Amino acid sequence: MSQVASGIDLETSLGYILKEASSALRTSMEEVLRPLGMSITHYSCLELLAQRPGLSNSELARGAFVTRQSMNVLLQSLERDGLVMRPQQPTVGRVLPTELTADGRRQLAVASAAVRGVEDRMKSGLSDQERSSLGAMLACCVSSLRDPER
Amino acid sequence: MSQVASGIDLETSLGYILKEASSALRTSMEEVLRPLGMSITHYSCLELLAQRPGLSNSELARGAFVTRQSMNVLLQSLERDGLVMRPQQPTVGRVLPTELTADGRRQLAVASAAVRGVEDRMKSGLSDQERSSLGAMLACCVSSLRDPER
DNA sequence: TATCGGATGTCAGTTAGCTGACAATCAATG
DNA sequence: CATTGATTGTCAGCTAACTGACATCCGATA
Repeated sequence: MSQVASGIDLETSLGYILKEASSALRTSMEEVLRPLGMSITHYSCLELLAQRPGLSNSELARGAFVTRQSMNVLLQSLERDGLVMRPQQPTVGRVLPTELTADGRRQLAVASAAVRGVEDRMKSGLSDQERSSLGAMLACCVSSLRDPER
Repeated sequence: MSQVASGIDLETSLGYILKEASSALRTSMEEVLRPLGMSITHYSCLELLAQRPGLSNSELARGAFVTRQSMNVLLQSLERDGLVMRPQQPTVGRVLPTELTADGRRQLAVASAAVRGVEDRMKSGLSDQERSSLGAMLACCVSSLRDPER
């Protein structure tokens, strides 16, 4: 219970609680996506493409928080399964803009509803005001971590 | 920019922002731990042992959000490197209570300071009140996700 | 025009973490 | 006492994601 000098009290540490929350969310999402035969990255990729059609492999990777190598492997399987489409040849540079197929949109619709249920459950104990302030504070943490500012 | 019907708006989604924050924190922690030759799980294990000496392999796994199989592999390497100690034989049941060695405590002291710096940077844009309410709201999300309650 | 920095797609190899499985042990229950 | 269920440590195999590397291509700059 007592805190070690200069150590980090896990119960109080924002970093630890953040990881705890992220882990709980990941577990819950995996639980609802597994029956659909989808992984979180798989779902994230489709969701990104629905909202921003034509995203490149590298852009999808950044949006899903994985490396472009990992995303590339995923995209190949999604393409093989007919969920997404990429042009054979790049029109400009090396970029291959990716689009959802009808099958991809169908699969996404089911998954999106399931994920929305998880997210709703996660927010169920918070008021509307708390939800927005939670989002704002998390965004603040992100920019503080990324910017090399002091 | 426009939201797809029944889809999840990534800019607004608490789940997405949570993953974004968690990813940024993970990246920042890896940056400061890499020069020390430590991974996040490696550090987490030592930190857990400092605060709760005698934790078992399974308890450490739960605390670090990995499987006990993964933690077991890590513990073996930590033991080989002389950072932790485990009794040869269990005194009760199959549980092997783990303890930090002096070397482990030394390595943890350096890592803990580095991680504290990251966490302080993450919180730098928040007031004291915001920090505590952020922690409370995240804890609320965790319990909502875990409990099968409605 | 020529060059250089940065970004992209992709190949290859490595690794950390996962799932599945098993025996051993404790606690509780009949 | 016997049994059942839950937990623990550990073995084995697998998979997803990582790092490293390379050629290609754009854009800016001299």
